[in-house]
Amino acid sequence: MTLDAIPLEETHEETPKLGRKRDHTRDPDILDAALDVLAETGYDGMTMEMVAARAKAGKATLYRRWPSKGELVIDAVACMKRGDFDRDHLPDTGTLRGDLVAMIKPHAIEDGARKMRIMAGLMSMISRNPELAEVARAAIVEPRASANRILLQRAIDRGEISAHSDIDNLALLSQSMAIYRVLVLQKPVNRDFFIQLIDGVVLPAVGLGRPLPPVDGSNSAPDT
Amino acid sequence: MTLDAIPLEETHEETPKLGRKRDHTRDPDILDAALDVLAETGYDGMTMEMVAARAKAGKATLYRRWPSKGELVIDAVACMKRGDFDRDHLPDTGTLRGDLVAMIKPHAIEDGARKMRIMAGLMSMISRNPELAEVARAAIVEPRASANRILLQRAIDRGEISAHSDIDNLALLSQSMAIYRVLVLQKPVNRDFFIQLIDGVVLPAVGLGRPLPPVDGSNSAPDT
DNA sequence: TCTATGCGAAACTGAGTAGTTCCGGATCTT
DNA sequence: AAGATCCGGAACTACTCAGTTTCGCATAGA
Repeated sequence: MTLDAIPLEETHEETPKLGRKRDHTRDPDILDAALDVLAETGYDGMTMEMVAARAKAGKATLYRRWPSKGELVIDAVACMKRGDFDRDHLPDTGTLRGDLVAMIKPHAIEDGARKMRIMAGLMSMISRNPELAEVARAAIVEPRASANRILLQRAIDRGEISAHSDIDNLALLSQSMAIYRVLVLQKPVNRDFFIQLIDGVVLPAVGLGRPLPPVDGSNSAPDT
Repeated sequence: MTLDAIPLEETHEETPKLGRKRDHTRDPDILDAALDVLAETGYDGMTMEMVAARAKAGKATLYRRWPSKGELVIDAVACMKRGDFDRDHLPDTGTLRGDLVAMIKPHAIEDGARKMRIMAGLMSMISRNPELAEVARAAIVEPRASANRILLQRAIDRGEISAHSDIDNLALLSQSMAIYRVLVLQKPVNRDFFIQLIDGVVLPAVGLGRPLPPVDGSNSAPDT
C-alpha cells in the first residue's frame, strides 16, 4: 500500500441502477444494539465488535454507515425512540395527583430505567462532548420533564395549586431523585418509590399533601 | 482490598532498620492527583501516567503502593477528605431555613462541585463494581445526606415542622437535584440555586415557606 | 440466468495503555 | 563517610481496540 492515488472508480454514484439499492435496513437494529451495549458497559467499555455482534452485523457495516464510534453513539441516542408521553397523550384526570400517578406505568418505569443506565454510561462523555450532551438531554430527560411541567401548569391554571409554585424544579424532581437513587444509591426505582415522592414531597411542596401540623386532630395517624 | 474504613495508621511490618524508612509520604499527593485526573477525564480516560505526572512521581512508585489502577482509585475515593460537616459542627440557628442556608458556604459549593465531577467520572464503573460503589457512597454522598437528615430531625423535634415529613427523601433532594443539574443539565450549581431549592421546594414541602406572591428576591421568609 | 451491489466474517494495522523492570541518584541512619 | 533503601524516569512487554481492507456470498433487478 505505498501508493494512495489512483482512485479507479469514480463516475458519480448517485444512481442505484443495478443490484440491491442502498437501503440501510439494518440501521435500527444496529442503533438499538448500540444502546443496549451502552447501557451495559458504558461508553468506554463499549466496543464496535460488541455492537456488531449483538446486531449480527459486520464491523465493516458499522463503518460504512457511521464514520466513528462517537458518531454512532450520538446517532443512537438521537434516534432513540421517544417513548411515553407526547403533549397530546398526557393524562388528564382532573387532579394533579391523579395526573402524576397516571404517569407511573410499568412500561414507563422500565423504559426510564434503561434510559438511566444509558445516561450513566454516557456520563463521563457528556461532560466533555457538548453535542452528545445536547442530544442526550433532548432524547432522555427533556420529554419527561416537559410533561411534568405541563401537568403542573394545568394544575395552576385550574386553580388547584398556587401560581407561585416552583414548577421548574418540581418538574425535574422525580427524575433527579430517580437517577440518583438508581445510579448512586443503587436501590430499585419502582412504583412505590414514585408514589412516595409524589405524596411525600411534590404534593406537600405545592400545598396539597399530607404533612399536616400535628395540632390537627382529624388526621389521626397513630403517632410515631 | 480491605474496604475497612480509614487506614490511617498502618500496621505494616516494623523494619525501619536502615536507610530511609518506608514513609509513604507521597501517598496523599498521589491520591489527590488521582482524584483530580478522575474529575477531569473520568475513570476510563484516566491513565496511570497522568496521575504520576501530576503528582510528579514515577509510574513505578504508584505500582509499588497500589497493585492496580482500580485499587488506586478505590483508595483515592475512600481516603478523600471528608469535607465540610461533621455531626458536631452542624449549624444550629434555631430555624430550619437558617440551618439549611447556613450549609451553603462557598467552600462547600466548590467542594461539592468537585465531588460531583468525580462522581460523574466514576458513574459507569460504579454500576459494575460494588466495592467502588460503597466507597463512593460513604465518601461523597452520605456525609451531606446525613447532615440534612439531622437538621430536619431537629426541626421536627422542636416542633417546627410536621413529624410526618418525608425526611429521607428531603435529605437527598438538594444533592440529587444538584448532581442532575451539573451533570445532565450542565448548568451552574451556585448559591442561588440552593436557595431557590430551599425556598421553592424543601420548605414548602415541609409546611413552612409558602410560595409568596411578590417575587422579590431578598427572601421568601417562612411565616411571620 | 446474469450481474451489480451490499453484506458478514475475518484478518490486519496502528495507536495507546496497564503493568514491569532496571538504573542512577537522593536521603536517611549509623 | 558508608551503607541501605526508596524514588523518579525511561524503556519495555503484552494486550486491547478503533478503524481498514479483503473476500466470498446473498440478493435484487435486468
